[in-house]
Amino acid sequence: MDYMKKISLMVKEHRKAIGLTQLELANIAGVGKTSIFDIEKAKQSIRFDNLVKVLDALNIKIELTSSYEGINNEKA
Amino acid sequence: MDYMKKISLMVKEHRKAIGLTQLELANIAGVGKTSIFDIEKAKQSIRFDNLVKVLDALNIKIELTSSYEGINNEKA
DNA sequence: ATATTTTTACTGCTATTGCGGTAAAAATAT
DNA sequence: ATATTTTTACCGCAATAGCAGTAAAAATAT
Repeated sequence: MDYMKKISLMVKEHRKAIGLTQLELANIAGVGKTSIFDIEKAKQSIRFDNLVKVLDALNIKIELTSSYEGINNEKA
Repeated sequence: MDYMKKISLMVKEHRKAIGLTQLELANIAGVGKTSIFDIEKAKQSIRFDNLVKVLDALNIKIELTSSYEGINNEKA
């Protein structure tokens, strides 16, 4: 239920698996070091675009699923 | 690649499917009406917690997938 | 057509995020 | 053990997100 908790764990694991420090990841993703720290600390109110930058840098994809099957889940 | 575009479409569709106005959804989700408008306009820099509130209200789930299989994708 | 509802857009305003810099705490080395 | 690296945590400061209120534009009704 707490997405940031999940994200926090994934980011931390992936970052370490690749062998990057928080500062290095920040530079690669193009965000400030504080953002990496906040994400790994599961801060809820982070900005979405910064989060996406970091996830992109780590090759983590976001998927959305609607419980009641909507019209478009897949790309056209 | 542009997550907010996808999210924008899904939110708009689900909201209308349920039969809510932007203002009604805002009140249900517990955010300002401007946030609904911004999301449906695919604004990138929205706050993550507000986005989650809206997705929750619409029963849309977020899933994270790591391309190179990491250690934890599933709940423990 | 006109009337009503909804969406889009803008305007102050406040609150907070994101930033680099710095420094202490913690972890990892030698 | 001490030295080095990394993480955590704080500090101003600038930039901006979020909010309600308002109004015009667009859509939907009658």
